[in-house]
Amino acid sequence: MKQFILKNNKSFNLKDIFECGQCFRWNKQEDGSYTGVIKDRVVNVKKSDDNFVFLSNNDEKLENIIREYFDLDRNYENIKENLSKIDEHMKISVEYGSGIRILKQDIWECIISFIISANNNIPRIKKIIENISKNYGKKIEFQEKDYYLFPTPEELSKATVSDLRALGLGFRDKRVYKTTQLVLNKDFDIDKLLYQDTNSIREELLKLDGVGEKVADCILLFGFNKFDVFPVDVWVRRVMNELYIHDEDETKVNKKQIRKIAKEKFLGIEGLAQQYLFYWKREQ
DNA sequence: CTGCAGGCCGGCG
DNA sequence: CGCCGGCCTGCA
Repeated sequence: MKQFILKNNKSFNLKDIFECGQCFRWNKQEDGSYTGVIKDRVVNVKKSDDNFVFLSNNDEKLENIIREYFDLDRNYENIKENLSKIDEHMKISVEYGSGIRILKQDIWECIISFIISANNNIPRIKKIIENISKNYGKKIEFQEKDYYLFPTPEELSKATVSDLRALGLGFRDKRVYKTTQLVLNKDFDIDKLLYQDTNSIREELLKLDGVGEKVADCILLFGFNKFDVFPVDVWVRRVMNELYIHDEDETKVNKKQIRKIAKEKFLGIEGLAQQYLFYWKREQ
């Protein structure tokens, strides 16, 4: 079996990448490696001495796919250095999450996953997405285990609203159903958005049922790899208030104001800054 | 038993 | 516009 090996890289750490909150389907194995799905294949990545070894059920173009998915052609050293110069807070959080990389995830999967994330907790989000994949996605065998691809819009369109409810989506069932229909019918055309600017894509995403500003920004960051967004959830609001705003009632801080401050402060790569701050604060 | 978790929607002022 | 109540579900 062919494998792709990534040589020692200071800005690449499995825990930081998979547990900073950007993805839901990478699971830690007993040997410390992580297994997940990229496009139409299962991939396992394991740290071995100073290297990272990638294995897959499908070797074709493996390196290219890994390179794109893990954002390997971006110079994180340089970015981190610049962010660290901004202030002591950024310096600390960048050091803490120094192995983070922004994954380039499938946009369709991102849309559905973050609709599901609304007013939800991570274990349950993961469980729901796993249920959806098991019931509607294609099965792939890898290392003597069964894995499931995230279903295509066509595959997921087989699920009725009550089917979705039975998988544990709760009130998000209709949102996922409606969005699936729109994508399937090309009333929402992902391909047409690919080369548009952040604000145009954002405007389109906000038309989807279940996509508000926070979810839209997550899709922009983790699906479109647009770094000029700043997803504001309760954790980000909390940390931004503590560090920069100092309002006595954190819940009263305006989210639009937070995004504005981030845009001014974080050099147009506020999406990455958000990940460092979020991960650092979450793990306190 | 309440509270709450990586928000969003809809109604209202 | 901005604000606010309600919301599936599972776990503390």
